[in-house]
Amino acid sequence: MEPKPTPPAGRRELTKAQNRETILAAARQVFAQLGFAATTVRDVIRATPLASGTFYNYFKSKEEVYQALRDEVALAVRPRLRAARAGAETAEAFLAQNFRAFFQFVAESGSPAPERFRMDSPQVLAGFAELQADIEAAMARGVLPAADAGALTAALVGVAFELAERVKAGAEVEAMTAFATALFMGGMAALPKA
Amino acid sequence: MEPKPTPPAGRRELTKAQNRETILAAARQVFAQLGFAATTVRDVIRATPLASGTFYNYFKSKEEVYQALRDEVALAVRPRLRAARAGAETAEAFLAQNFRAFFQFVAESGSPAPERFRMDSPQVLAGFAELQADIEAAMARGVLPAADAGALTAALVGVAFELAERVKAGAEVEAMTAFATALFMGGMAALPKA
Amino acid sequence: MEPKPTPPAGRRELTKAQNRETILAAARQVFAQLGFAATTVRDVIRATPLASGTFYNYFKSKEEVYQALRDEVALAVRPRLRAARAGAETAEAFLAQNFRAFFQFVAESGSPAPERFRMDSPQVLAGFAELQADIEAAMARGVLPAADAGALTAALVGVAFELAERVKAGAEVEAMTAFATALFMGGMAALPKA
Amino acid sequence: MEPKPTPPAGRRELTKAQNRETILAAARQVFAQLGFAATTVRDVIRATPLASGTFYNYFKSKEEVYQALRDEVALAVRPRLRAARAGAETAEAFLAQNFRAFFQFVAESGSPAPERFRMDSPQVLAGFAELQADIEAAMARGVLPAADAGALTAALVGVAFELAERVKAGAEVEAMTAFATALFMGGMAALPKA
DNA sequence: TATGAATGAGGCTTCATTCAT
DNA sequence: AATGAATGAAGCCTCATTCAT
Repeated sequence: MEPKPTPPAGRRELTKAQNRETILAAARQVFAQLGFAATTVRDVIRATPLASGTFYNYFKSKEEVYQALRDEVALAVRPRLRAARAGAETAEAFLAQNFRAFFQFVAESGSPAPERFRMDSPQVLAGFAELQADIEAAMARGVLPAADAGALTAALVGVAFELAERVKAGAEVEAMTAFATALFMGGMAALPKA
Repeated sequence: MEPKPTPPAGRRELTKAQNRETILAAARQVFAQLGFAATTVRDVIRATPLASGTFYNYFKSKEEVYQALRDEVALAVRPRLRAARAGAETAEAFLAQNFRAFFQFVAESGSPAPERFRMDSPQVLAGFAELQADIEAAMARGVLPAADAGALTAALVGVAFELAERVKAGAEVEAMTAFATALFMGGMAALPKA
Repeated sequence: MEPKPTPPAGRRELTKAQNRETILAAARQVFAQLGFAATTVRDVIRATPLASGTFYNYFKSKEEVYQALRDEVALAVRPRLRAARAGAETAEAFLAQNFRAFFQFVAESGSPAPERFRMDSPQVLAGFAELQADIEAAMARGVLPAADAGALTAALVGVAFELAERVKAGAEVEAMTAFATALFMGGMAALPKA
Repeated sequence: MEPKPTPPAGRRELTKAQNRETILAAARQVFAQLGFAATTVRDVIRATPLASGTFYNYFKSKEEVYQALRDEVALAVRPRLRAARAGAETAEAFLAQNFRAFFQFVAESGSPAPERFRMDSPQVLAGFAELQADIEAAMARGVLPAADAGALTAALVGVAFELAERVKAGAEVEAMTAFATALFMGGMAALPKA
């Protein structure tokens, strides 16, 4: 309350809208490094040229930035995945296009892993539900064999996320796409020879 | 854990080892409920008949108990997984026994993964390396087809963790074991019919 | 205070003096409601169509508006009290006119004392000094009996402020004036019968 | 969270119960100087040899210390005033004993004025209600003349508090007692000659 | 001048850890 | 050893004030 003076100000280079991006970028980085729980708002601010108060002009709390990040990601991937699935007429195409789109996204998004995102944001959950619905539709059309759609979705997601780590670590998008697709098409026996 | 009032006169004081166990048990419970960051040492102590200072006679820090807990988990699973793989003479047995052991462990342990397992504890990383080594050995023996062993390990882990979630949510261990095994043996086409 | 939407085109921009008044009016309201410490500059500005920076074109600080407000009050009462005393030829008139003027002011002003008047503003202190001087003069003229003028001033002020609370709470100005005057004229025995 | 080391500790001279008193004493001082609103918990702590966290071992907030202080005062004065009134058989005795007890209390309590206490603590309000009840009883017994008891209480309180300021500033307890008693007994005419 | 985002001191509070007993 | 009060760094956030536009 009532701070006495206020020393000469400093930086004021960034535009308003840019600051939001600055904060999001810093948050992306820090969350990736420390995880959600260990990250403090201060950590985020420190990774920024901004003052602590500025954070609160854009986000009410750590939760809110995190939310924003997750939704940003989900918002960015979902249309791509949707588009990838759209034209798929065969199981192989369905799989390959999904995996490729996801791995490409990951490869583009920069290595500092957006942290194995917790799967509970509304946007993310919606994304999964969407995938599962598409899988069910594909099963109904006969494009995919009938099976436990929930488990299959989970398996796809699990493989996608784990292999994405390898992509981030430098693996080729096409190699991982081929690997994952082959696995789901024909099991281990069908995998590309090492 | 222990009753608050002083135990009946004839009873021996808690031994040191018992106190350590008391703290670990409380920590297991509290960390599972709140996650690492949200848990305070006071929360752990409160779940105990001990005083706050006593905590530090047994653990150097909050990190240390958490560490101990994670390693305890890894320590508990690894032998089971190792045993599961040991006798496997066929690929199918190798997979099924691994998955079954893991899902059973998860089903028994209640909530083994408070915040979706951090994969960075030394013990956990060692567990992965061990799995990958076993896979490579199996490939060499011809039990598993030759392929990118790292990617295969990743895929196995991804599927195992995602389906484990379904087990926690009530799915049958055998059903998930069959599902995962079939997936890796023959791909989607081989999955049990829905 | 002023409507948020831009005023009709034909209307002249608010003049500087009007802005000052706008701010003072808003401050009067907000300080009265929340007290000094609980009031934020933003609260004051929010009660205004102006922007936060504009505040500082008119006042150097939050203190300054508050000061201005207190002095405004003192400035408003003092002439009325002075006038009230001016013509008093008898002790009774002196007292009654002072009390009446003060109680009337309080009754009109709504909540003149947000947090029970801090007695330390220069204007307020000057007001007291002036009252005491007048009392001393009146004693010298024989209008008031010779006594400890400082203590008498204090007693008058104490009674005036406490009864003012009752006026704010709905008591009649005349009743309180009569009560206070009678008390100082003849003590408890002279008070109006209940 | 998780401060890394913790530099060598320091002071640890005071006993537990003493610390509460230490804080209350500091609070008494600081509130008197700055008033309730302007005082921060930090101000109180700084007026103490204790660490910031220690404050919260004793009080949950600024409000709580303030409460404690007010109640402490009210608790200390009320019995004395009650005792003062108890034996009063005449109006003059009733007044003189009340005023004397109050002024003595103020004189003893040390100069750093416990700030013109806001009259809204439960204890303080109860004290007023008690006084008013005694006044009403005295009126009923004929010890005090029948009049507006609420207004009379207010007037007594106003005079008591204002003259208490003079006592704090060095005036004699007996002189102020005589002044106030005379005022209420016979009005200005009855006041001791200057 | 008016605007409103940026700034950062400083308020409040928690909690890992120490240490006198 | 066990205890639990004390410690103080550090988290969170507000808000008076400045300054580029």
